[in-house]
Amino acid sequence: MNPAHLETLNERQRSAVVHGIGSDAENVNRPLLIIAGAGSGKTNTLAHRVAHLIVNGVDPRRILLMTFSRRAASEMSRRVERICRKVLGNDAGVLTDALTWAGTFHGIGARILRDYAYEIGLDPGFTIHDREDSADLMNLMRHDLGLSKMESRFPTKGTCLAIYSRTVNSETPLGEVLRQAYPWCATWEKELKALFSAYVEAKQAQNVLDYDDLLLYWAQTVGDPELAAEIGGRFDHVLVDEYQDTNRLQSSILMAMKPGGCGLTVVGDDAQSIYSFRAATIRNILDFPASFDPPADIITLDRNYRSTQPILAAANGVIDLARERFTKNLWTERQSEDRPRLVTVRDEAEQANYIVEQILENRERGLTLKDQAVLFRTSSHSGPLEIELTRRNIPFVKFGGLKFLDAAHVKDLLAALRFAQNPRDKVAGFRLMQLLPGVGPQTASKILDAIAADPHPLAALAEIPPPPRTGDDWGKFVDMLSEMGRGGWPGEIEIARLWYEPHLDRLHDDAETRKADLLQLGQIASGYGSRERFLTELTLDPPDATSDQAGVPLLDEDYLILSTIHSAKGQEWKSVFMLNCVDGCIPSDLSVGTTAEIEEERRLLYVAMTRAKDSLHLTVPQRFFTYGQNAQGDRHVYAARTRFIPATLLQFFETATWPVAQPSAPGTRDARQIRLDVGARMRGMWN
DNA sequence: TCCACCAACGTTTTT
DNA sequence: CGTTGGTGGA
Repeated sequence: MNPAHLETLNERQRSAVVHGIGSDAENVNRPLLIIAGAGSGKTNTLAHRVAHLIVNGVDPRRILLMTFSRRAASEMSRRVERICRKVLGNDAGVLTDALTWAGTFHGIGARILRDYAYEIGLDPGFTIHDREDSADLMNLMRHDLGLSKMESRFPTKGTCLAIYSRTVNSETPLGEVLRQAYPWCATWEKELKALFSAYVEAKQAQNVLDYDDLLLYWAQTVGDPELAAEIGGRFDHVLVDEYQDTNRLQSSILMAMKPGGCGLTVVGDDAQSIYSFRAATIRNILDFPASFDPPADIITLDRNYRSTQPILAAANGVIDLARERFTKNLWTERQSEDRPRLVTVRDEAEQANYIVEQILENRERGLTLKDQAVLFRTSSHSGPLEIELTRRNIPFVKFGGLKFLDAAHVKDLLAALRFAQNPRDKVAGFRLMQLLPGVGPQTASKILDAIAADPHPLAALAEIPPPPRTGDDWGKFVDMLSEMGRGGWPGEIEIARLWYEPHLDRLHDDAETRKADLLQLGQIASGYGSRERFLTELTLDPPDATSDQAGVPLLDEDYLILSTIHSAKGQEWKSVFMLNCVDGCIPSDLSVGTTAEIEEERRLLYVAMTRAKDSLHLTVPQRFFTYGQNAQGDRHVYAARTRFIPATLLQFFETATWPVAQPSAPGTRDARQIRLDVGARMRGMWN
């Protein structure tokens, strides 16, 4: 007999939900691996499992739920609450509100580190660097060590950070990382080691952590058996979603917190592993069962509820060609006559036209824009489409690519907040001070070093004689910082903004649009309880789009989704369009070096295709215009259909060419070509 | 410090 | 190609 709240689940899902809970006494708290294929109801199953724990009396404050993104975490919490309400009535809200340990690995790490800061000798007021801040700091160290002017070129700041990050996240020695992933940098091993050592010292001196530190410090903390027992002991159940996209460091943390796997559940799908560039390894999911004695139980969900059978057949066809497979093919009962379409178009402009027409046609048939999405491998692929959508007044929201926080003016204002929070944060201070006229790298660096040595850096700053040629800007700067301390939250944002605006006017031509962004930032900020929380949350969960791209639609409006495949993970739409299905785009030119890279690109296409419920269109532009020519230029290259859909798979698609060929009279050239350049004739009249 | 100039480089996905 | 970074002069 099944409890009512589990009736909507299939048998496999239900066994995953109840495993080791309540009446399932023989398996109580045994580690569990759920292999959940695309569209198999994974989120729903996990949410039911959490709800089932709560319904069976587990204290929600003692459940740790880790997801891949913040969005996934809040979606999960919502569903848990809905399920609990069904069983417990409206009182359930109190319980599910107590499910406070739901978030990303990094977010949870930040919280635990603040809790245990004193125990591990960390100042709990630490600020968090995002990737660009980290790269900037790396760059400062690079200069300090004189690596920026070697005779042969030293890797750039971004590359250095990537190497550092991979070394840390994969728990692999530097030499090996260099040989495997960065062979062209292998000659610099000694210098890199020195650089990383300086980088780590700088972070500590400045009381900042980068993304990797959130995991690394956490891993180090639970490396101590006593602290591990204490932290692990705070949770009766630990559940991890998207386990195929975790790295070694993350699995170390889990294993240290729950050494016997007691109360540990992980969910994932090796066919959807697409984050190896972040050092994720599918070994984690594959080796999970055998990490325990007796091994963890495995439950596989392979019934797909999302896509129609023809879509699934095509997607299975793609993933069948993978070199290594661990999971079985998905199956469905959703019949349909319509195979996915593989459409050849002339170029990217035609591709945009085709998609816009299809989208509008779909809308005539009753689909909303929100039911549809356009996916692509790389953020820039959607450029021509965005132009066409804007021209035709179709609202859209783009996920992936440039972030709100990357805009210079947003970073400037945040630097002010961060510097006030942590005056030893040199990246923030460096950026901030150079906004003042008359202050460059030299002056800024000297002042920052001087005040960092003082126990009260901000007080020390006020004592420093104003640098020459700063005029009254120096005084205003110092005043702003001390006023911020008194301004309270969120009032101090206003103080920082008023201070910043004159500089904004001086430095940027388009100051007005930028000011609108800053107002918006103020709005966002006022939703957080404190400066520290705001800065932390913003770094760990940056908002997606900037407002200066005309028309971020209001939330109640209907809009189309544009998204990179990576950002589309876990989502689904009735109708999905996949752009640029050609070699060079997917697989990306940059990822054809090793078989492993190519295999990951194949999985990316698989992930994209399995997002579609009812209709799927893959478009293949035949030629791409190359950059570096004027508008009339005709330099282009021809592209081939992606290697992941070889001829043997064409049977799964309805192939088409668009626009449908005109009945061509002999001698007629392509209608779109310019037949007569009138302008040139006019000019010619005067030659 | 700041600006103008030139040269070389790499070019994706994200917490 | 555009960007970044380094250089040299005011």
